[in-house]
Amino acid sequence: MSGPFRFSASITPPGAAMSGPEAEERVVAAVVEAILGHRIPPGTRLVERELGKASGASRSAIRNGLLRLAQAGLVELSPNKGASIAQCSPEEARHVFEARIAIETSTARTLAERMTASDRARLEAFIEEERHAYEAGRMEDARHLSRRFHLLLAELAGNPVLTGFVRDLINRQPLLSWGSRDHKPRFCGNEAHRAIVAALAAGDGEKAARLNAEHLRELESELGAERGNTLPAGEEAASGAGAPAGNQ
Amino acid sequence: MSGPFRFSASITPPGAAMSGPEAEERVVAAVVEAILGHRIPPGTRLVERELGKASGASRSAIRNGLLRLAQAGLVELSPNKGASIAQCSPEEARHVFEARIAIETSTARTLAERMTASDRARLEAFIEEERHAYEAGRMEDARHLSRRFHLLLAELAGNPVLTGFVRDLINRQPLLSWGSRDHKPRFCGNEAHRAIVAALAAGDGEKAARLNAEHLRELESELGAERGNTLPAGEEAASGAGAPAGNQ
DNA sequence: TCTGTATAGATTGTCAACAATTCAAGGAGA
DNA sequence: TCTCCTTGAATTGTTGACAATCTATACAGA
Repeated sequence: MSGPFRFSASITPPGAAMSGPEAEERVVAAVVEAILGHRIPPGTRLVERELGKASGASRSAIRNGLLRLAQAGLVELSPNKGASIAQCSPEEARHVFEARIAIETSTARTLAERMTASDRARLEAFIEEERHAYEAGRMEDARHLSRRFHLLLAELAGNPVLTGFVRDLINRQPLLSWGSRDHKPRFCGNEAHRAIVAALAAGDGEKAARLNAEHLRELESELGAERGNTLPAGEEAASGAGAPAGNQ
Repeated sequence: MSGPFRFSASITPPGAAMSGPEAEERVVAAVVEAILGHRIPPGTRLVERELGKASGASRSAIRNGLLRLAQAGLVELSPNKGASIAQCSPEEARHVFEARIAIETSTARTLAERMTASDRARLEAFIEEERHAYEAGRMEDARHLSRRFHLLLAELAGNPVLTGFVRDLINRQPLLSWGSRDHKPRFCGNEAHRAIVAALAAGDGEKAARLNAEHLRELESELGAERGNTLPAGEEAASGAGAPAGNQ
């Protein structure tokens, strides 16, 4: 029942057997990319042998990579049973969103205080790029940029510890949307991001933080509402009660 | 010159060769305990062979344990050079404190809203235990409880994601205080904790969050002030040389 | 037909040996 | 005396084989 899917992306330039931390990094990156690209559903088993064939990495490198992924919350390791893509319960999804709001609220405030002209230029250029992707219908790119936007805010705030947390949380995001009806990932609208940048540019960290929190809550409630159709959720549905099944 | 210290705690009940995840867990716990107990200074090399002798764990288990510790920010891994206890620069220390404030502010607010009578009783009992430890001069216990208090707040708030972050940050805390003059770890006063609990019990999450943030900032400034006194000489001072006196 | 059991295959966990790299000491030469 | 090179020990990284565990299939019995 778990998953008819198999992870079998060919990543290696043929004949290249990478070694060491490089191979490990490659395995991690491949799995993360597949998750972000919404190509592996939660529950998919990650067999060491398959990963080895696909990536050309040694078994120990794969093992280390899986360990790192497990600590990032992206895969689950059960003893003697191996690794599989993590399955997020609706409750966990709520926790991830709450954590993002907590941390990004802080980074938004910090960034508003320290923002330089260069930061502002970079953010506005980023928003433009995001808009172009949307308008050109390049949804894959738009999704990527949309995630990258939140990470960029954290990076510019200048706290690597918080940035690391945000990265992990963002990477988990696609796993949450697999519960929705059409299995299509939700992503942020460009307008919301534009408003946040405007608030930051005006030095209003409080407003930027508030907008960002509302933005994330909306994203969560869309997810929750869709999930409400497929799951007989009792208590969890309370948060998404206001927005019935409006999807596209 | 880095470290004359060696990690050689005998942990094993003699003749017990643990296996599997249990051994790995034991290695991790042993290192974490040693850090929390302020028994290993940053920079101490962790040689796999030594860890194996001390813990009775196999080399692969040790390797996995070190990987986990590295991801928690407690040890640094350099390729082909092995593992050593992480050295936190003053800048990193600031980031850790900032991260704690960001996250604990959120958990304090959440907890104030959801707090039950049982939570309140537990917190007050905890504070009492902490006070007893202080008054009895059991400083080791007091330090332990003092850390545990902040973790307990996060746990009671009910978000495992944020709790995990807080745990990692708290575990890193002792590494920050090794730069201070007497190498003695700073720890929270019981009064500050009592005030936080009072605010939480009154349902005033805003106040609790503010008190907690001030509490942490005070801790940080004590650390920073002491570090400013001792660092100007020596090889490590390279990072602190940029800001001779006038930071803060 | 259904249930419980036995067996075979596949997968993970562990270990020991080997290869590669780093670090420190020692010595030759200017 | 100082610098640079060589050499050796110590440590980490990797590989392959073996043991332990789980999963699925086939089968006997009610």
